[in-house]
Amino acid sequence: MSKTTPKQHLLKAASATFSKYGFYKTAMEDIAAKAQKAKGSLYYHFGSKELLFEAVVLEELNQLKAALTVVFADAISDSRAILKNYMLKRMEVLRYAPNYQETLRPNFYEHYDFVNTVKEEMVQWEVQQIMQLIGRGTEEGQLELPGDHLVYSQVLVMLLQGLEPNFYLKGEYDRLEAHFDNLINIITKGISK
Amino acid sequence: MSKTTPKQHLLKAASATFSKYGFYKTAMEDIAAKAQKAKGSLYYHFGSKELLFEAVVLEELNQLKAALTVVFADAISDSRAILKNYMLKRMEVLRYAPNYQETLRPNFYEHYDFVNTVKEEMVQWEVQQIMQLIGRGTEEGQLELPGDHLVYSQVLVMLLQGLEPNFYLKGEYDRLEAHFDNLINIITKGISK
Amino acid sequence: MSKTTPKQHLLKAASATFSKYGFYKTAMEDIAAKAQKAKGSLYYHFGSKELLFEAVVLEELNQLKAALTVVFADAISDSRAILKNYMLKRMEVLRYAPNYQETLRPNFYEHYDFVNTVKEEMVQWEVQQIMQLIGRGTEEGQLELPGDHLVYSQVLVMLLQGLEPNFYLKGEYDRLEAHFDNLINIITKGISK
Amino acid sequence: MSKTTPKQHLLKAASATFSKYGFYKTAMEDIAAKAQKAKGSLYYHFGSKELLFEAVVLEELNQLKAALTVVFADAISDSRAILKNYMLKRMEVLRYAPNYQETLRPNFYEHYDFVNTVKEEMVQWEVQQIMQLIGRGTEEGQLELPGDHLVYSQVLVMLLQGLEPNFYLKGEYDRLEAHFDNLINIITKGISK
DNA sequence: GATGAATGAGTTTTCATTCAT
DNA sequence: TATGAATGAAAACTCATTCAT
Repeated sequence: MSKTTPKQHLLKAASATFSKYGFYKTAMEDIAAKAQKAKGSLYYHFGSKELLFEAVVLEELNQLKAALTVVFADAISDSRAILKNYMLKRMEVLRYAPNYQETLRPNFYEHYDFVNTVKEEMVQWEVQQIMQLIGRGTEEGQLELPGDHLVYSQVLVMLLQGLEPNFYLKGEYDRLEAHFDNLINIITKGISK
Repeated sequence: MSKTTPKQHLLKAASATFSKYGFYKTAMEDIAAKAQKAKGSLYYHFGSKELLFEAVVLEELNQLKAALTVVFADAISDSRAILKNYMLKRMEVLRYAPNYQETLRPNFYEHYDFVNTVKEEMVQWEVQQIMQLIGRGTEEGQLELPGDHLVYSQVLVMLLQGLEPNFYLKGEYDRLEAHFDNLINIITKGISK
Repeated sequence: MSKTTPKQHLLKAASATFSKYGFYKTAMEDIAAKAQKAKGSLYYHFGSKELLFEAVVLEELNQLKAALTVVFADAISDSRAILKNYMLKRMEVLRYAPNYQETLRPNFYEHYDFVNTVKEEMVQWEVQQIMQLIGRGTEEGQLELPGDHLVYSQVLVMLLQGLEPNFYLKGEYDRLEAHFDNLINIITKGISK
Repeated sequence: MSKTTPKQHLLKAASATFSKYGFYKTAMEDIAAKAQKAKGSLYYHFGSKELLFEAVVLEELNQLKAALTVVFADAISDSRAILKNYMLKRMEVLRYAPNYQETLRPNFYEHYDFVNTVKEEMVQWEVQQIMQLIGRGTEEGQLELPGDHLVYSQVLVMLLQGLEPNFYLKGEYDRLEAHFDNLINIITKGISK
């Protein structure tokens, strides 16, 4: 069952094309060609290029959130381990959610409320999760942070966000993945007791 | 003396406009208007939108390199302090070199050799400088790195690159700047002995 | 039935306009105006000015070939008469196929393979037909050629090609047409027995 | 002595460039580059693109006229031989006067009086020479023309004009030259007694 | 649901020409 | 004489969007 609906089919093509060329360089025409459909269909189902992009991003976002929720819900591992798992999982999931990244760029659609909404929601959600984690870790004496927990959490998310462009460049991911665990150790060591 | 040449005048207008709207959303028309010149002048001096953008990026790059060279040449401070200075200086300079950032995005100009050339040259230069620094610091017993120095240097540059988009968002820089020193401590602590 | 398709409608307008002003002096705007359509439609259907011109030329070419095929298939007339008919028909048809002519100019689109392909195909086809005709005429003792049949055929086609620019100048055709039959006699007399 | 003046230098560059790309595809910029001078110099010396082209054509024309004058002044050879010499010489000279050809194309600068003037002057001059020649030849009983001498002369010039584009295509000249004498025989045989 | 056709505003680019120096 | 700089009008081309069928 669950044959992919026409809408899903278009969404998939849109995601692939946007992630390859970025929002501006992608023409509706390109997406239609990829989906082997007419341009009109895109407008029938999504209304506009922006709304189509939103749909693509939202889709990725939900998958990311679902995956991270599992990590944070971990009741067994200690804070440091969870933090590590979070970083690894984030990298892994976002590898296949490149469009969300695009919304995080400066200058990207400064005026579109959608982006600001999405951005704030997701980033703040991640930051909240990490703050809670750090809070717990500090109480339990596993971690020690000299500065403001909120700012630290924010910058940690930024660090991870920032790593992605480089990580996902062709070839780079595979080469760096091997060292990633090691690097996380360095970063977490900085906040360990 | 040294009145700014017409070309420099245009370059300045281009830099400001590109950095405000990004490459794609900037029209040659916009730049010309900003410079109070005719569009044709831009083509007379730079040949095409791409080449103009290249010129803008190259300009920024040279300034960045010059500033960082001074930092790395520091013969007095110890490795950890230089590393810290490097990070701070990089953030500071790039705040006014936003166009170079644009070239570092995935998907940006995948096919333009210029970008790849520029990217590689600058990144590799930074990586080299850091490796030397770490090498010295390790010999002198100030630093201790568990993994490969090359990979570590590469990832450090990536981390810094990645921070920028978020740092330079309106308002964010000023808010985060205060905590930056503190954060660098965390990061460098991770590799200190 | 068989209402002209939109594409055919545009093609007609393009043909008329190109033939009036030539390739370079014709603006897409002009063609669109002639067709009472928007410029965009031309790009929708043909992709570029060049491709549109190609389509125009190909159209004319097919008509020319069809008309000449009938002449060469003539099983009744003798070689000399067919040769004469060919020359007359060619002039007559090409009077309404002026765009193909443009491709035959030296320097025209030196680099476009399309033109070279088209040129060679058509010219070689004509040359072949004439060679066969001459071959038959010689065997049957109607014609006598001192030199190489191939070269003669090639030059004959060139002669005819060369006549056209002058023939189709405003007014010239009508004035010279009356004498054309007479002139063909002179030319064919040169190879008659 | 007679160092080439700057003006001659520019004229040479213009001639070469026009003949390579044709009038429309040649930019003043191209000519200036070829001459290693600034665009402004062209305007200083010639005033406009059109006037520059005129100068180029006039130059060629004078050389052609001079060469043909010698041929027609031949008091020894008979009419047929002179006609043959004329054809051969015309081909030979025009091989290096390709720009004049451009003015003979339909659609070329329909509105420029210069072209019409030039065209008429030269063509009529040639036609006149040939008419006189044919007149003489007919009186002396060497030639026999069924039709109007004027029209015949005009068409003969056209034939020769028409041959050139093909003759001067790369390679074609050398291949066809060998047979040219033979072909002239065919053509002149058509009007011989 | 789907699409072929059409559109028009916007964008890059070209280039003959002008002119101060 | 010569030229670097500037210009602006015109041209090719792009593309999100609309709509009748």
